[in-house]
Amino acid sequence: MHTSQAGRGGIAPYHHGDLREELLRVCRNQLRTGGLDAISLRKAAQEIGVSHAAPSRHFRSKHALLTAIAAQGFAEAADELASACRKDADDLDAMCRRYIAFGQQEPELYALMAQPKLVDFSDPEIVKPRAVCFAAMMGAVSRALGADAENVESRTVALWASLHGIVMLTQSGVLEHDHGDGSTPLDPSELVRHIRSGIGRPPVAKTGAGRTDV
Amino acid sequence: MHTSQAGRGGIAPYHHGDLREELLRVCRNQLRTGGLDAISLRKAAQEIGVSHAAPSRHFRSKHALLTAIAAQGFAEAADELASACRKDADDLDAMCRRYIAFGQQEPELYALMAQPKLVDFSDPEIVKPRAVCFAAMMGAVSRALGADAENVESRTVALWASLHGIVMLTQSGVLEHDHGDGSTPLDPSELVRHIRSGIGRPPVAKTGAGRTDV
DNA sequence: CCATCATGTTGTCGTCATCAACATAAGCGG
DNA sequence: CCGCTTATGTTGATGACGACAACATGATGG
Repeated sequence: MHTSQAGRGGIAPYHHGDLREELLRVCRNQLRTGGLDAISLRKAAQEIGVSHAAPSRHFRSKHALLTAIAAQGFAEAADELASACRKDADDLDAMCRRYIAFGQQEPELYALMAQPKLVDFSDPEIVKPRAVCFAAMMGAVSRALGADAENVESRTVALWASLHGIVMLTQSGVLEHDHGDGSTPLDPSELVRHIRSGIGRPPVAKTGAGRTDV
Repeated sequence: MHTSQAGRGGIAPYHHGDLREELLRVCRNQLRTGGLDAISLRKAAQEIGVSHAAPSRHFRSKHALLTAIAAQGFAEAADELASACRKDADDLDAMCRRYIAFGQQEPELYALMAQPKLVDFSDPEIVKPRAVCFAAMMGAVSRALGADAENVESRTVALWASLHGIVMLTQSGVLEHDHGDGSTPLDPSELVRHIRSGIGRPPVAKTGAGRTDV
């Protein structure tokens, strides 16, 4: 019956092959296409071809599965930022662009990764890549500020919060609507410029007009 | 026709009195105490003492009820910001503090207000107070920057995004954990200072060291 | 006084996550 | 080769939920 499923590339340990990974794959697809509400353990099981209770052997609860998906996301984000860090070692802007791009390329995943109620942030699989992300950002901020920088950590958190807000606000459709005297739709990179000018500028520098990079 | 739509006006129309408002009250309490998952039309109906299907007469769906709750939240936020605007007409910092305080005093409500999937942002009851909020923030930014300010709108959006990010990050517990070399827990107001120094600083001013207010 | 419509009730349906009891198969030590 | 243990999967049931349909009730207004 389920011997046909053994055709997958992996080691195929037991009945299905690797139901855990298959579940992650299918449910992440559900998340991508239909949003959080579209994630259903039963539907995933049906789609894979196992019984509705099979997933419980690999994820104690839906919460655990969401945590695992979020962990994937954090791992990928860490790779992205580390990669941006390697390519443009001195360009904080590149880092910011990467972060925002990551948030926008899979909005539902990013939103999940920000919900403490749905995800267990104390899970080591989340803590680790998360720390990598923060370290990458802090490194970029540190380099942008120079060696004698102060408040690097709090400035990094401030930048992080700002980028996070931009991604979330973009998802809300706020940036595409008019606000009172609204005119042209706003570009995230313009927002980054404003924020960067407050956070990623060396404490002592040629800040002649206060908006050097506008 | 009837004085039905005057139900908002509170004339106690039919059987219950004003089931609509009662539902809003009870469900908002559910939100406050137990989070989004705790909002249940059935439980609310039971608590109020009506049948499980009664709410459907006042809210076409759960989505509609969440939208109404979010609308309440936006209305209150608009009041808060407008009030802060009146008291400290020139203090952008006061506005920022108010915004963050609002987000923190009822975190679950604030989170709901930021979820496009759960709330219909095109509802007039949301559009109106939202515009008031943005106008208040833009006014504060404009005054802080001075008359000859440029990019006031985009700077306001950037500030908004940053504040939003701070609130959300705080909820995630990020600010209470260590990040790598973590030391003392971070204070939101410190983050605001960093951000303000980039957004709410006059283009031409006494920016001697780039971090005048640190 | 009666028709109408807003409101509330009862019953039902389909979906979901979770749990318990049972079944199967793989590995492992005799 | 045999029996034990454990990992994995199945079946069935439970309770909660949102949504819907059919029906009941009561206020309103002509």
